[in-house]
Order: sequence, then C-alpha cells, then structure tokens
Amino acid sequence: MDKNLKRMATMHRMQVAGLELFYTQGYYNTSIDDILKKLDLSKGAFYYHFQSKEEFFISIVQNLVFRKVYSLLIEPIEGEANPLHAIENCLDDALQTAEHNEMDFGFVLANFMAEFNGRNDKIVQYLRDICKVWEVNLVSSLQRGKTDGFIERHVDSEGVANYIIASYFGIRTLMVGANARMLRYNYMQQTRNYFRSLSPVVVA
Amino acid sequence: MDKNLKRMATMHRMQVAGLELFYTQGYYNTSIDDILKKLDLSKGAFYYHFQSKEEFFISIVQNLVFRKVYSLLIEPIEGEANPLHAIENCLDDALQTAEHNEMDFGFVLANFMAEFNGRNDKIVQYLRDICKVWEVNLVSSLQRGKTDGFIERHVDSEGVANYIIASYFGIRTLMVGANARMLRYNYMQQTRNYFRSLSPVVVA
DNA sequence: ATCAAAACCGACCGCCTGGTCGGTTTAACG
DNA sequence: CGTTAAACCGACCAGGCGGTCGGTTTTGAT
Repeated sequence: MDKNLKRMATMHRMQVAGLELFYTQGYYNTSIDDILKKLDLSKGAFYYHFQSKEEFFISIVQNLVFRKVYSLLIEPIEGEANPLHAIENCLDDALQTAEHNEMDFGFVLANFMAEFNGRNDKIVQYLRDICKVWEVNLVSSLQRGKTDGFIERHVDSEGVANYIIASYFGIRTLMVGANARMLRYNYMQQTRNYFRSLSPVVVA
Repeated sequence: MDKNLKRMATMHRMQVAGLELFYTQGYYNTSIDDILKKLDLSKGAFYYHFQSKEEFFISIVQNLVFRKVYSLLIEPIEGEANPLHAIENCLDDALQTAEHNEMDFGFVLANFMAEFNGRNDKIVQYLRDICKVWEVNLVSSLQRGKTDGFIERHVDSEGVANYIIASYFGIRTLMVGANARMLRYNYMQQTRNYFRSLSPVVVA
C-alpha cells in the first residue's frame, strides 16, 4: 500500500518537473537527463516508471494538462448564469496568470500542438482531444446561454467556440516576449466587442 | 558576375529546401544533413555559404518569410477601399492555401514563434519584428478605414489589429490535422460577425 | 593553357541523446 | 531477524547532431 504511494509520488514528481521543462524548453529540446538532474534521480528510476520519453509525455498530457485545462478553463464556466460573462472572466484570469509568467495551461496546449504538428501524430491526437473537450463544453455553455436569453438565437455556437479558442491560442502566441500586459488589455477589450455582437440587442 | 549568380542560386536553393523542412519537421527536429540530402549537396557547400544553422535560419526568415508575409498578408490590403473587406478576403485566401496543405506564411510565423519561444530569444525577435510590420500595416489600414467612414471612429485600431493576428494564428493552430475546411468556414463567419461590430451602424 | 579563387566534397570530431542493463539500496512482511 | 521484490543507480551503447578542415573540382579572367 505504502509502496504504491511512493510509486505515485515519484512518478508525479517526474511528471511535474517534466511538464515544467517541456513547457519552457520544448519537448525535443529537453533531455530526460535535464529532468532527472532537477530531481536528483537517475536514468534507472525514470525507465523503471516509464517505458519511453514519448509515453512519459503522454502521461503528463493526460494527467496534468487535461486536469488543469478542465479545472481552469472549463469548470469555472459551468456554474455561471451568463456564459459570455463567465467565459470573459475565465479568459482574463488565464491571461493574468500567463502575464506573471506562470504556466498557463491553455497555452501549454497550443504550444505543444504547434511543436508536434507534423512530427508526432499520436501526440497531436491526444492534444486535439483535450481541445475538443474544451470546445464541446464551450458549445454547451453557449447553447444554454441561448435558451436563457443571454445570447442571440441565430448564433452558431460551434463557430463561436472555435473562434474563442483560436483567438486565445493566438494571443498567447503573441504574448511571448514583450508587452504582455497591453496585449491582454487589448485582447479583452476586443473580446468584449465581439461578445457584444453575439448578445441580444438591448434597447438602451 | 556569373559567379555571384551561382552563389545566389545555390544559397536560394538551400533556403527554400530549408524552409520547407523546418516548416514541416520543426527547426530542432531537422538536421542540416536532411536539407543537404534533398539537394545532393554536402556539408562543405553548406558551411561555405552559411556560418551556422542559426544564421542560416535567420537568413530564411528575413528573405523568404518576410517577403512572403508582406506580399500575401500586407500588400493585398493596402490598395483596397474598404479595409475590413480587404482583410477579410486576405485572411480567407490565406486559409484556403492552408487548407490545401501548401505553405501558409502567416502560420509559418506563428509556428516558429511557438517553437523558439524561450529557447532562442534572438530568433524570436526577428519573428516578432515581422509580426510588428504586419500589425503596423493593419493599424494604418484600419485608421484609413475610419477616416473613410468604413469603421466606427471610437474603435481601437491597435487592439483590433492584434485581435485579427491572434485569431488567425490560433485558427491555424487548430487547423492542424482534421476538419480544416469547417474550421475555416466557421472562422470566416465569426470574423465577419466581429467586423460588423466595428462598422458604423447602418440604418437598415 | 594557366592559375587563382570560388564552389564544393566527405571523412572526421566532440558532444549529446534516448535507451539498456547488471547491480545496489530500501523497506514492507513473515 | 531474514527475505524478497520494488525502487533506484550509473556506466555504457549506438546513433545522430552541428561544425571543421584538408583536399578536389569548376569556373572565369588573363
């Protein structure tokens, strides 16, 4: 029982350190030794717990990345009444963590998709699956927003969901390097603009 | 004189083949030998013309990528009367080439920015410079659109320009793999939605 | 034809990478 | 205790990488 606990603990430590380095340096540019050095562990420990670098990465995606995307980008929207407001706040929160150079899991997704595109279809598929979950949940929130009168009935929920995801991925790509703060401000401003075009016309 | 021509021709061949492979396989995942194999050239030829792999890549960015971004994403907008229409058509054209799996230079930019982010600041800077040129030109087109009455006067041109670039980068990231056609359709639909929110209110 | 410079060749080097494996330490259990 | 399996170590390997360099071929001017 305790053995199993230790196993889990070690694997988790490796995954956390792995994600950190894969995120900051890229998958192909990060060696297993890099990760092990951070943890004072050896190759033997790594290959005792994981079959290969690829399988290791996939376990990170399915455990850490998926859970985080879910808890940070999906769950916060579910409970709220007005989906557009909820999405807006959610994106702003995510960009704020990004601005402080912490790991922003929406971008982790976009970043890895770009890196593995055309290089490792298997991994791309896992990443796309997570995107799909995000998209599906956005769509159902938007649909709910229609029936609740927060969104125009003729709006194409799927199109909107994709547009939200796309613009978010893109702004994160642009935020690398400089003036992240201003980009975030501009982005949120335009998002509100866009969202206004989806709301029912309110007679002032 | 003829010597110089041959020099240029060989360098250009290398750059074209290099971009092709860097784009499809990634920079860190493409070896110089990969490129040379395609051209039946040797290491000697490569290091005769270029100082290093990095310098080679930068020359590709400044020559091929920059020119193409300019001619495909910037120039087509300059001449047109209504900037929003022009931008819309331009994006649609770019996504169409992307759909046919040809090289789409807007995405080349986004792709490389993701790959080099945090790994090679020098290269990131060159890529950001190209983004900046794109942005600046979008802004001036949008401003012109305001004075010409195609765009609401209170619109924040810089914010809009960033939003356009971001959403484009993002949709291209999402288009990797499957249903590119539908994503493009949805994206253009929502772009038109968004642009409508920037236009002066027309009394129907 | 001559010859120097430009263009190109390809063997070679040092380094790093993912992965292997025989061995050692650790710790739960009878 | 002693035993046994899980957990971990680290030297090692084959292969690939960016980059070097002494040498050969091509080329254009004389």
